[in-house]
Amino acid sequence: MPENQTTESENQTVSKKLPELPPTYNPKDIESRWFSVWQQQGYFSRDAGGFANNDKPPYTVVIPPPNVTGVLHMGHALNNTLQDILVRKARMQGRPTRWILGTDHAGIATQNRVEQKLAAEGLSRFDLGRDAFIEACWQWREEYGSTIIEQLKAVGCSCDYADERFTMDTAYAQAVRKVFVNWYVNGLIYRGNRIINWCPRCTTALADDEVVHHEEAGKLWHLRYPLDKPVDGVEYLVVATTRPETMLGDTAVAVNPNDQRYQALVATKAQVRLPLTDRVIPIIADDYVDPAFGTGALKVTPAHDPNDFELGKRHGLEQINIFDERAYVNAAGGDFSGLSREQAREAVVKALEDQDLLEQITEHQHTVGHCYRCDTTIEPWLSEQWFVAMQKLAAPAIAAAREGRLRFYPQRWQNVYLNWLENIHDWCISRQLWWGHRIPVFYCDTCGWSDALAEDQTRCPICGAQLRQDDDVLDTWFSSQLWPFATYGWPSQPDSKQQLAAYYPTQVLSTARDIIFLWVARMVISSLYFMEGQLPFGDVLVHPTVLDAEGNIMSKSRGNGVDPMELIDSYGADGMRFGLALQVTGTQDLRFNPDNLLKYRHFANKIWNATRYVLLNIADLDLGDEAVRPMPTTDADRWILSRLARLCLYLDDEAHTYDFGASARALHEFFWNEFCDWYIELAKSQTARKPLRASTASNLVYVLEVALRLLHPYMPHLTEELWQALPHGVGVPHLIVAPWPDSLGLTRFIDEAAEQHIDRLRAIVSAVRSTRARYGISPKQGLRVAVNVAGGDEEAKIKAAALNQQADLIRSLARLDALAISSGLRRPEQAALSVVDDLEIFVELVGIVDVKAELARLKKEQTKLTGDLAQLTKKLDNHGFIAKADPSIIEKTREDAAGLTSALERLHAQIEALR
RNA sequence: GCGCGAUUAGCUCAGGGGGAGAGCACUACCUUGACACGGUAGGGGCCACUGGUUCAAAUCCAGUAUCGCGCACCA
Repeated sequence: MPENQTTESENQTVSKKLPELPPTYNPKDIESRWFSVWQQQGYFSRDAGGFANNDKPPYTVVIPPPNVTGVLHMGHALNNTLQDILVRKARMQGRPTRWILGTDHAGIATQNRVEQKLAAEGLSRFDLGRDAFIEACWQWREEYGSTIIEQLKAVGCSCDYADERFTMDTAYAQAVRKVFVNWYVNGLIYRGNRIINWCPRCTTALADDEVVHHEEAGKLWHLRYPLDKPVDGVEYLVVATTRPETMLGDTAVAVNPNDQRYQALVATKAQVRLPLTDRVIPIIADDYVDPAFGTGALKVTPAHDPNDFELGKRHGLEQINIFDERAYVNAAGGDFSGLSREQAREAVVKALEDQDLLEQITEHQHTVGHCYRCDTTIEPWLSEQWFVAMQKLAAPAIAAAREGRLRFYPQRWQNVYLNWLENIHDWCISRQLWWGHRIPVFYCDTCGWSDALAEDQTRCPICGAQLRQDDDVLDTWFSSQLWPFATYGWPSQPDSKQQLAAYYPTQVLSTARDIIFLWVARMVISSLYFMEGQLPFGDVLVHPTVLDAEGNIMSKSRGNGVDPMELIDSYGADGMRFGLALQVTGTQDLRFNPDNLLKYRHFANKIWNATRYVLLNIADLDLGDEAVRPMPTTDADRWILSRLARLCLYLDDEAHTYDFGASARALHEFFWNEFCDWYIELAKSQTARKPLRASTASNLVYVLEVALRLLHPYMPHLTEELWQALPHGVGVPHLIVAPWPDSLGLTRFIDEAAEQHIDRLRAIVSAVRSTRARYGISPKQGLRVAVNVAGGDEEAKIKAAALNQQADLIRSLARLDALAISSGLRRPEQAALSVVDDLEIFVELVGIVDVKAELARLKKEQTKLTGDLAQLTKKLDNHGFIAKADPSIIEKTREDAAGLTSALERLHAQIEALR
């Protein structure tokens, strides 16, 4: 019989009320079911199905819009888990919550995908033409664009699915256009002929931060450039280059003006006959050249290197572009035209070698730029592009962080943000793609008029001729930067003003660190500009990077990625969520081993079974919702309520808002090690006694119910399922909108005395169990135990009395036939001994006590405690310590020393008695 | 080159000026009426190294080493 099937008879023996709770938790049975219910009930929308309290401040988060081409990876899984934890907690706190969902049109990525699809049919985008190609992109989005949205649902993310946005929506496009025109009119957007990063595979320009640099083992070719006329008998000079093929576009050789080796050449205005061409080029002097590098002579290619470009401008050099848009040599390359970059390199080197112009080749380690979308080597390329002048725009974004209005968690990322903004370059925003927001600049080829237009126009306002729109589209990030306000329909939608008034700014932005520049900084910049100086969010949460088990970045090329959907399949979304959140700390990246998630599935199972136990326990009690309340009757009750109160206070401490790991650990610790390991076990003993039956059951349900609420943001499905089965007096139909526990109200349960009493109880029980293990005594065999509270004075009597209150519990947990607790008790004949502070715990073991072994153990214990005490005594004898240490520390040290002294006295006496 | 992290038990990692912690793994015992996806009891660490500050340093500071990550690049 499959193990997940439960027979009728088993059901009846478990509980009539709860036939649906099998002994083992199976996430698949519940996760999709609860997600559908929440969605149908409208809890994900901003008014949470009417459960939100509109007097409370709204809690809004915008999702970093995943690419429409995207599939969920571990970074998404982590980031969206964290956002969901924040959003769910806010929703339970009664705040109107809204987690704005949407996808990014992802210019290059989508265009690549559609082109691949066309290629499979033997077509290129040029076969279709621009309009048909864009139509194909929209179709592609229809067909595949919701994959990642469906995956977010599987994670349990409580986004507003009914109100999804897309960065190419009509309304969104109007925002993009307004921003472009505004910045254009104000001189912040301009056109220029510059060296930009060109991807010859995507055939488009890229921004500086869309280029990824890899370290590569390259070569340095030393080339001989013959002088036009020998100078002082010197016939050539040697330049060193990593890119010999670009020599076809050289227009000068540069040396440092102070370089003794070349002063004669500079002074005589010597010239170089550029090999493989018929050109004669000058030798120029410029401070930029580092005499120590290579030969100290630099070949200058203004059209193919940004530094050479600047150099060329300073010296009025010609710019010769030798590559076409696919980085094949063009007509300017003479005999080499038609070759690819790689072929050209080989051919040029060969040709130079044939002419004995190749002096040597050396190994050279250097970094090479690659396209962040397709990893093709970037070609620095001279072309006409659009730019945003960033410096002025960046100033307010810098100030916002400096003045503490924009805060980063962990804080050190602020430096990364500021560093970028303070060294900002102008932003190349034009892309030679078809899929995207087309640049709204129109040209009249007849009279030369041009302008950026808010509305399309077909006729020139000056001469009436046909207008032509710019062919380029905007960088995807140009539209994504508007996400925090364009998602509200700004500026064109009728209700956008009210929407912004109600929900802007958002509360927190959670993101990966690799888009702090690409996205976060630009959102801050554009929002400050267009939202009247109001930041888009005050908190930026930068989550750790998910690495593989060996500590490598997960990537397609490495093939070491882990699919979150498979994790959900194996461990449940809740297990994955809890495991990811628990590993989030401020400093470390997250070295992720999927196997480690098993323990969180086990934790979910523990929660499941604790609930089963509680339900079993109350099955015959007919406990109504109103009866579920805290009833601090015994020390055990007071203890667990006190611990619960402390947990709530910890979780609500604003200083820990983004400490997901610490909060998850606190929840885990409380639930497993305090509630399950001790309170449930104590409760088993209490419920055996009639007078405590009802109050204990009520406490069990109460504590469990509050714990489920606290756990809900982390493990939403499981907790909802279990909460439904529990009685509760909350007055809402679903846990997702149940009120967040009132930590301040719970502080009245904090009870130091009860915590001390139960700590002593635990110490005694553990000591007896330890003795059992030592002597190999079966847990079933009852034992006789005597506990002596040392001292014999009034204080000892009071302590003994308090402990006697726990006698039943101790008997039950330690499986004792007899227990005596008193001050002034003597060691019974033939008893094993444990000493805990001022307690002597005697376990009677008639006939089996191994006196030698006991003596040895006690002596070992004595040695350890003596060492510990010596440390404390040394401290207390130190005048500096007494004079300067915090009084509470001194007090504690004295108490500890007294405890150790007392324990040592006990040990000493017992050792003497055993001899 | 500049910057930022990390270095704690076999592994993965918390913690953080005042007697070294968790989970996993390991050892022994236990199928006890919630759970073997469990329980109980154990073993296991000069908290990378060297200095400094301090009454007190695994914790703060400086330096060193190793690993990782950014940014900027010299062709």
